[in-house]
Amino acid sequence: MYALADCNNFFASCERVFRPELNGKPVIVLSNNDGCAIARSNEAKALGIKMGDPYFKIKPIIERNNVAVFSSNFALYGDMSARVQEVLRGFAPSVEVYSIDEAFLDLTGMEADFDALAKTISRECRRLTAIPVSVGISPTKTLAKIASKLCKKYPKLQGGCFMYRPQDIEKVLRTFPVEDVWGIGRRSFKKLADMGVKTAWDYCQLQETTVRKLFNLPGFRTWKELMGIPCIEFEDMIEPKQSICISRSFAHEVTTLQEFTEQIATFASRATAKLRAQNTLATEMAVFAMTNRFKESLPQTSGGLYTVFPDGAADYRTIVTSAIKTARSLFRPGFGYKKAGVVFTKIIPAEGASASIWADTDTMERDENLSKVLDTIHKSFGNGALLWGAQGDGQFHMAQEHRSPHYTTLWSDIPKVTVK
DNA sequence: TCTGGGGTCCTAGGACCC
DNA sequence: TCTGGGGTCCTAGGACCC
Repeated sequence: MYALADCNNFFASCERVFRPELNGKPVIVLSNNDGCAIARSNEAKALGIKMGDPYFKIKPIIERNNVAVFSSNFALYGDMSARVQEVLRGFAPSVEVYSIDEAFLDLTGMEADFDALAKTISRECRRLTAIPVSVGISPTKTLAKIASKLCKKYPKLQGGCFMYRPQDIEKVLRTFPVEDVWGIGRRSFKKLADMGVKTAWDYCQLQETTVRKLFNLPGFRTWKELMGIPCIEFEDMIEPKQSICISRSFAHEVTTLQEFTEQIATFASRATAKLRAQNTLATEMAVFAMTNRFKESLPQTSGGLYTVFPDGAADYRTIVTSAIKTARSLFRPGFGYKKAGVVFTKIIPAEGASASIWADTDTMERDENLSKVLDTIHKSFGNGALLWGAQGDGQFHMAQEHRSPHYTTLWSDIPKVTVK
């Protein structure tokens, strides 16, 4: 038996925790650079604001309905997420954090009134973090996801739904839209629509050979999971990332080599911090950039260049220097770059890695020591405390006009309470 | 004016091996 | 004229997730 705990409208809910006067009112959170709507309160959804709608297109709706608008504040969301996870860990020995706002709980072997348990987990998350959470419990992860979605649809479930008996599951699947099933994306939905498959139940009625042929292994797993046969593994071990990417859209188009390399150096430095945090080395790095594809009248370019570190690298000096060098080769004058990034694609464990006989071990040791010092300073004083000169101001040049304070992670932003 | 960011897994096909 | 059989590894691209 698995539980899925899913935070409702998570980013919008985080903002409301510290702005309770916004409860019951429409709230949206924008993507980085204030580009699109990426979270919406129920009231905002009811106004017809869709996931991914460009901000400038929905501005009339926002102004007419007095929608509260926030730039994304990931320091806040990450911290609130950790609080919810802590509450969840109190209910199950093993928890798989699936995303910033969702976690699976392994309830295998547990004997409990699962319907009551689901409601209790939801209530405790709300009580201890002020975040509304929908908890679905069922024999497979895919069904647990569906159960949690039912909570959002039916308030009378009080945030918890246990779905177990075959006749109950069938009843739900018969009306559950197939495109809302976990693992069925836009492409598959199109194919299914052409075949007349509308509900999750219709999907279950397809022949095994048809499913395997048209939707391959992932679609086949979903098919079995819907029928109550678990085949998506529970993964509570945190594995090191196989790729690490830092990329951003810019507030304005970047046209100078100076600003371009400064931004790339900043991406590279942040990516290196992530690489080091999981104790891994990068053997390949890509630097990529593109112009604004929506401005068709302007000259367009898009592409990237690779750098190889044969022995693997994880020190700031090597990586930032290489990134800048690569950025200089990539940059073409006359173009306005709108987005760029740095990606490590081939990551290996630092443990047991050995340098080639040609390596300059003295320099490597010095670079590694310097990197350790940087890590320590960043940990105590924040990411921007000490920068490479090549990073310029060390900031991402994004638009963030509506960002809320870092209520829970910065001393100066902690809410003050005045008692009269 | 203004359109996000960061991941994983699977598959087919090419390159290569003996 | 006729040109094997069996395997692995790697990569790009597709599809999906939040």
